[in-house]
Formats: sequence, C-alpha cells, structure tokens
Amino acid sequence: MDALPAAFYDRPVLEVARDLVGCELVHGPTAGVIVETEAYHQSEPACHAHIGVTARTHVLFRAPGTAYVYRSYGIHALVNAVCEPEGVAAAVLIRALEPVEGIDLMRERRGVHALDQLCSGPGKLTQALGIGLGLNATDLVTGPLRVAPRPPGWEEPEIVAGTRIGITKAAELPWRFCARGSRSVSRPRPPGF
DNA sequence: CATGGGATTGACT
DNA sequence: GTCAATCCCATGC
Repeated sequence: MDALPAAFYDRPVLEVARDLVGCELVHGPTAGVIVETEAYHQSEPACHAHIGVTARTHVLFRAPGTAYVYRSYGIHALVNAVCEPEGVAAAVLIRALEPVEGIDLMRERRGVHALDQLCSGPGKLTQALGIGLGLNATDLVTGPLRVAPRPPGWEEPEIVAGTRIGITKAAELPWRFCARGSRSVSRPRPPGF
C-alpha cells in the first residue's frame, strides 16, 4: 500500500476534496474507500481556522498531508486532511467510507452489524477505524493513518456535489462531494444522488 | 474564571 | 421531529 504523496494535498482544497472520493483511508488492520468529503477553507467562516492561529487551529496551517483530528460535540472524533501550501489553512473532512478491510473489527467497535452503517458518518468512521485525537497532527503520508489511491477493482466514482452538513455559517456553499449511489453516504443525501 | 457553542449520533416521541 | 450526552476552546467579564 503506497500512500498518496504530499503533493496531492498541495492543491486547491476543492480539487483535493473531489479527488479524495474513491481513495482509501487506512488505519492498522482497518480500511475503507472514501465516498463522502467536505472542503473547508480559512476564507469562509465555517472553517475553524477562520479566526486565525490558535492552540486548536494551528494544525490547519501546517504542511499539506497533515491529519487534523478534533473532538466534535464533546463526543466524536472527526478526521480531516490538511491541504494547500503551509501557512494556508484548508482541510478536507472525511465524512463517510465504504468498509473494505477489518470489517469484523469495525463491527465490534461500532456495536453494529449492517455494513452500510459502519462508516456512514464522520463520527462513525473514526470509531470504526479506531481513529482518536492522538492522531491529530500526524502525517498522512508516512504516519499510522494514511490515504492510499483508489484500490484495484473499484470503479472511478461519479461525484455529486451538495451543501455541507451540520454547519450554521456559510451553509450555502456546495462544498460537499459524494460518490453517487454509495449506500454508505450519510444523510441527508444531496439532490441527484 | 464562567459561559456557550459546535464540521454528531442515537434514542425516543 | 426532538433532544441529551459531553468536552475543547474561544470569548468576555
């Protein structure tokens, strides 16, 4: 398994968000194909880094290919891939996967059996893959958590764009990207799905 | 130092 | 559809 190079992330965040759909997220014995992403950029207020560099947000300004993992609603860990050149805060939130490897372990961690429900949400997939806050600021190219190219045998996904989920600011931007027809995409599904 | 909101989920009505 | 759980951290006094 070869990880995507850092140069993959050193591009406009909207391009990276679209291209990450179909790639594989790997952590230890568990892995899944990314079927849903969202883009965030410092220029818009939904991005944590919109306010600037803080103890929480400084990771978003780091080199492309860095993992940004943070706690949401006090409960869930959400995982992002930092993009664009160092000093520019932008990231792609990984929102859903189709399970590929370590499925029994995912079922054990999730306490759920149905394949479609193992990784069909940003908090669900981190639980299924065992991704915790300790992985914040690790390197997605060489670290324990990696992103690999689309696995052999997987068709190139057809991308459907929609608005981002669960935010209150800049909610109208169509910066959510889904693999059309995937049963692991979270709800609500975008128009045209 | 106290307060309040958030890129969510699952259980319940 | 509604709501609680639960914690990091930004903001304001």
